[in-house]
Amino acid sequence: MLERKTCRGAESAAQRTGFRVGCSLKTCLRSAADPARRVPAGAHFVHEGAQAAPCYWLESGWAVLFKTLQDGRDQIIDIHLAGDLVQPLAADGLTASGGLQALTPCVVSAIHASRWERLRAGCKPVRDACDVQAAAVSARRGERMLRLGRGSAAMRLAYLLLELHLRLGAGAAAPPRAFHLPMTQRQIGDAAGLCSVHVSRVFSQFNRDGVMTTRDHTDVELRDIGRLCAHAGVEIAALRRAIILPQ
Amino acid sequence: MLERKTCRGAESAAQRTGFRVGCSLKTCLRSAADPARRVPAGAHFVHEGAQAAPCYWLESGWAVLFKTLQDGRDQIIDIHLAGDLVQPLAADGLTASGGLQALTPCVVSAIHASRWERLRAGCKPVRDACDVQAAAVSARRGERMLRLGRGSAAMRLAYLLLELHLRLGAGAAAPPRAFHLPMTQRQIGDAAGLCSVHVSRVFSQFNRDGVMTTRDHTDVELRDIGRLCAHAGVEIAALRRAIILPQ
DNA sequence: CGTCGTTTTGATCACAGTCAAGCGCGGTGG
DNA sequence: CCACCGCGCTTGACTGTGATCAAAACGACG
Repeated sequence: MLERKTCRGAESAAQRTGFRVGCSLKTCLRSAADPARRVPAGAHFVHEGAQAAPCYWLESGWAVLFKTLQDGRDQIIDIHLAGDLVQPLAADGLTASGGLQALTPCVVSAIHASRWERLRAGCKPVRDACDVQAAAVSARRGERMLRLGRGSAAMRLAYLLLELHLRLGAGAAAPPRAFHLPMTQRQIGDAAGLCSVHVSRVFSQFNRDGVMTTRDHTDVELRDIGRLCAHAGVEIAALRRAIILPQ
Repeated sequence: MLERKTCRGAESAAQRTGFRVGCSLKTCLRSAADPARRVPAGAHFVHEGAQAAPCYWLESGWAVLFKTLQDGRDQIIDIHLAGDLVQPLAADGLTASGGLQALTPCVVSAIHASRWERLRAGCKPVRDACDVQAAAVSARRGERMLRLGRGSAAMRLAYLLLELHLRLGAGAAAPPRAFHLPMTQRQIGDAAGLCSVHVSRVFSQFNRDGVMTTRDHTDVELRDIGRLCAHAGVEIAALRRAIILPQ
């Protein structure tokens, strides 16, 4: 059938380009979304409490969803990678419950309410793809919440590295042991609930122990996944099933 | 129209019974769900990592979604009240990313995959109701994450009290300043990322300061909402908009 | 009446935050 | 070309919040 054909085409395109959105979702999104917007690294493109769209499609780049305390300190709620759908709306259905900031140059498309509704109304595969992404978001935020509430600094950081390791390898056969981490230690601290000084200390310790190495402050290599898992309190196969989309 | 009529009926029923699921959702759920199951207080009715349904409808009672660290310590990810839809599935679409435990006797109905799909496929109001609940879940977990990562013990606990205060008053004109809190201090600590000893200390301090009073260890009265908000770092009207369903 | 779980309180300790100083690097302007 | 500046990282010293350990009071329940 025609739809089936579109589906296959999109699937292989997704694999080539590293998108993790399944099946025909990518082509559907392209037709439903506003024209893609190019966002420079560091730019805030959605503001906490301000009006926002129900869904943003992050075509390429890294972005963070974060919230700010009254005294100005930030907490990164989630890190979003290329291909992710970001749904920032609060319960009022109008305003964003957090801000969105680009970590790298990004290509972002907003999907407004009526189109977002129609997109999912029409097509079960799209609805399923959205559901499974929402489940992944919820599961990984839960893992991070567990460690924010109960984990040590080393556990929080080891988990962060492992989560990104797995997510970056989502499409591939094996996740990349070395990758570019486009965050300052201050931002890493904002994600892990730590001050930047302590991030530096724990990373130094990881380096000394041969668990990881950092180069140029933004490239990390995980040298001992096993010990990293021990620090993170993670069984890696189980974590993969929990937070990585099937296939 | 007939559907409109059903809708209105369900709406007033929802208001009478304190359900916060909008419009015709309740009647739709009753037809889609498995027979309601009665769960005693303290029982674990979904287990982390085990197979689970995509959605549980908590008809009455309180339940928590929690995750456990390898050393056995728990973190409560979310507290669910009567009328909530709980979606515990991880990204694999099969297993639960956390356990579900009843805090009070509960009435729970599982909604299995095919029915959950059909329920939303057919009816836009239902889809909208699910969306807005999902947004509320996401927003309040974000608020809690912010405070787990960045807040003091007093901030975490003050926020927890305020969140429940607002959620319990969702349907009513004014939220209840006094309510029954069916959790031990250990469980409160599990929600706030604190040990039970420290929960006791902070609550004692709140009592001495006249911010709140506790009776029988499970009834709380918020005596000074303003100072509680100051502790929590919250502007209460904004928080209400962010985490409480409209109307 | 004894047992178990919960709360309270005190004493001590450790992890992580804060403050501060120094270093390396890249960009900018004299 | 070099000097300067700003930003991010590193390291040290000190501090404080909250965890841990321990003991006692209390209440629910068999």
